[in-house]
Amino acid sequence: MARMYKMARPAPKRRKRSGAEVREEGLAAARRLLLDGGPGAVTLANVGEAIGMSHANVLHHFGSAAGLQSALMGSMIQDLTGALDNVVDLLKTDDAAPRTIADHVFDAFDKGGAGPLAAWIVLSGDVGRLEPIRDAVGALVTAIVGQSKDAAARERVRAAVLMVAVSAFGDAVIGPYLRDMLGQKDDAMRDLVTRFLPLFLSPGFLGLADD
Amino acid sequence: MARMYKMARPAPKRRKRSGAEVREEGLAAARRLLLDGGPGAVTLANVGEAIGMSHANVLHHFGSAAGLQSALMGSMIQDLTGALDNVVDLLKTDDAAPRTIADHVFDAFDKGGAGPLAAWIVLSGDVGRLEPIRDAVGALVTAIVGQSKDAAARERVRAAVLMVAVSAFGDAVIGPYLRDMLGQKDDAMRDLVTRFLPLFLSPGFLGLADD
DNA sequence: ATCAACATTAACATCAATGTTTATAATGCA
DNA sequence: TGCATTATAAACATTGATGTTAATGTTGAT
Repeated sequence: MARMYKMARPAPKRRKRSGAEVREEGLAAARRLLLDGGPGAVTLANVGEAIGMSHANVLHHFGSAAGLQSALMGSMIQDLTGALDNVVDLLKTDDAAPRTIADHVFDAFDKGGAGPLAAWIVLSGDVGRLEPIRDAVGALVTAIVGQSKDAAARERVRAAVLMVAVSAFGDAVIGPYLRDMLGQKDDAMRDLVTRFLPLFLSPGFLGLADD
Repeated sequence: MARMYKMARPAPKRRKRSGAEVREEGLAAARRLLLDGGPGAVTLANVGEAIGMSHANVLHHFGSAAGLQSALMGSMIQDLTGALDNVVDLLKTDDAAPRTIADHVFDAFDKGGAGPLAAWIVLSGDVGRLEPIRDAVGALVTAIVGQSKDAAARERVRAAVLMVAVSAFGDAVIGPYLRDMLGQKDDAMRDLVTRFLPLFLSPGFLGLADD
């Protein structure tokens, strides 16, 4: 059967954005949708409505719905690894205070909803997306301990990075609720991590002999 | 128009389960589906196929798709609070070793995928579901410190519970990936928490004066 | 100014998930 | 055994998300 298309339209005054602009605005809208309404809220139509265009156009710029989600994951991982790289820079210039280190890592998982976004990636089963984080945490370990130190020191630093990262992630996702239940301040976990970090400096902390 | 229904069938030998049985099997299947395939995999048809019945029948027993998801969340929260209550019992009888406490809380978030399930609840925005946990952690605090202790001791215990819970949750969700990236053992976080727990016993730990 | 490239949309098609209706099979109980 | 209850499934309807096609508007380069 023949399709019916509009033959004339009365000057819709639609504004035209570059592809890069649309992708940028679309990803920002998608991120907000995910954080506000959960994974199910990230649809082509919702993103389109949020940035004022048709769902077909969103589809045009992202290729597919999976492409949109993939781009969202990529953008979040990029932000997270970038934030961790900032910690590396911080440590390269001079010795940062434990609280400063904790704040930077916690902020990395807090800003832009990186924590919930990472949880979404894990739940989706698309854990291959997490690979770039491997390089970031590796760089973090190297920045702290360097290549010159002994094996026991490296091991302590790896354990410290694990503790800070797991704590920052957990705090970003369920921290607000648990802290409320326990009557704890917003930065309670940051405080605790700050107090624990110096312990990793002592050679005997993990029961490993120093060289 | 008149609908066409089968007039005769050749003895399908379908077995009949009780409503409670179906709900139990359905929830188990739904949980496995969520952990294996993410939130999108929890559908009436998938659950039905997993336990060998039609999607219409699953719908019949759970009322609606939302009812199925709600029941899944409830079942998970029940498991989690039950596990935390076990820790309370453990502490009531005699003083448990830090490692034992850590193991029980970490197991609570590990067993049955409680960690990812909790993350799913948070992502869904259905955080009201987490309320039963409030009572469980409250009971945990009371079991440790009792009503007789001073305010500073209570505060330290609340901070300790926050640390253990956040660590156990984060470890259950992204721990496997972070530990792999950092070459850490499976129980690395449990080890760390075990080492940190005794610190909360010292009166000056959080900078709070003892009574 | 013309034209090519591309951003944009309406209309349509498709598919998957949910929900409804109707009929049938199995079970428990009187 | 007979009957009410309930589990079960087929067929159908509906809705929402995704994807396709054809046409038009807008922009930048030559």
